[in-house]
Amino acid sequence: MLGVQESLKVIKRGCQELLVEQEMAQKLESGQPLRVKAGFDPTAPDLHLGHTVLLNKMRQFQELGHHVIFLIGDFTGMIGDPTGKNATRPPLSREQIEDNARTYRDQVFKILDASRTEIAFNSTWFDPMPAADLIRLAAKHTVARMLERDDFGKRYRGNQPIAIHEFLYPLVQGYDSVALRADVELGGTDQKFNLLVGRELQKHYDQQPQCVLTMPLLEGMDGVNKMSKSLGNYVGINEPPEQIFGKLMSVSDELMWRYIELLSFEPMSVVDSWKVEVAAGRNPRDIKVTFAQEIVARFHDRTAAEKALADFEARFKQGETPEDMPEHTINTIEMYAAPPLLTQILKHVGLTASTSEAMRMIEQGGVKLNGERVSDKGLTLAKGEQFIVQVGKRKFARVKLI
RNA sequence: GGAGGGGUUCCCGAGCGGUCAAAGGGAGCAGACUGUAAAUCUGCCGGCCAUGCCUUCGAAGGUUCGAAUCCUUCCCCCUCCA
Repeated sequence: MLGVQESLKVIKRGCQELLVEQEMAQKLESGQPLRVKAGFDPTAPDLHLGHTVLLNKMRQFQELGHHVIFLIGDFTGMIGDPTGKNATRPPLSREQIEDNARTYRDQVFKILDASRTEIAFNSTWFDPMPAADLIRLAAKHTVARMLERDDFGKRYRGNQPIAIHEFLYPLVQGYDSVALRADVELGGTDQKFNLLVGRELQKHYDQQPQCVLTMPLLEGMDGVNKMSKSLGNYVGINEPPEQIFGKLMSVSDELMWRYIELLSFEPMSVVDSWKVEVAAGRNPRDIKVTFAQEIVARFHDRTAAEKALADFEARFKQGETPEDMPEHTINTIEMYAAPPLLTQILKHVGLTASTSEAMRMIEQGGVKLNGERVSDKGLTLAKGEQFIVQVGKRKFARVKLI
């Protein structure tokens, strides 16, 4: 095991804030494996790289010999996170929760060491909790403290409604730390308040307060908004290798460093030397390739990473067509009255959203038929033909007309 | 309860009777270039059986040769006063 100082260094990598560092050092000094908790929403088990920032940190704790608890907030999920937007959320059934938990496991253990991870559900202690106990729990915190939370404070001052149950959310989450006797809790920066409530509650229950480690929210590929599925700027960990590789290559040279800091397992000393090399004139592309391969290998394997690179080079440097592409067989007679236009085919197989778009693509020189650029917008195709169509550099389809 | 301001194409945001499929920006897409699906530059950015036709400016009606623009009713947001 590493010494306390070295451990601290690993723990602090990429983190936003560590409260309180002194206490953390003391806990590490005890030599006991720490109980490290992180809570997850039971509703959205489709993980992207943004989520893995936290998971990576958990893994680092495991590597340092600590005990990691992956807490699924199935009870909390019934309350709905107090974002002020949607006060209610449809409650999940037991079955759905089990289902989601299974999906989580499949994905999470690509990063975490399964043998050293405890999966917990907070319904375990909240379902049987009598109302009286919940009220006692609520008695341990004051409204004034709650209003310290930025968004509660703002809403209160701005005369925006705050439902009582929203106040319970931080309490419930905080109590999880009591129930689990957590030594450390990890979360995104947006969770800071909730994590701190955990500290307070633990004191009330005569426990050592947990240390709080917040991680930044990873920006999406646009480099501006945080990574999220709804914004479409995400890299999903279940995506195919070429997809992950390509998306990471499309990250700007600037943003690349941020990704590396938060997502790569390379030690910082190596990363620092990369920075020196690039400053001295090395092509940032090389670094990006190395990094993208590391990530692909993590969620698939080394071979897939090699192949993704080879594919990428062939496609974008040599302009080759890939081996695998969607295939479509179209019954010309049933579908069209006259011999179909290429534009109609493009729309039909989904390479363009509309025939209008297909026409524009042809005008701009973005369409290839069997590798030849198409310039005729009115090009028709006859029954019996087989061909490969391409739109842009990335979209292909093999089509057969019968 | 009172007084105002507003809802425009994926997002922000102009337009305020015809020349509006609607300025500008962002996002996205294509092309060029390159060091890459970076950066930069150029173009595109409602739909269709496509030199024309159809649908769109919160909703429904109305005025008009003609409406995103004017009128009526309705729905929804925001600000201020009480």
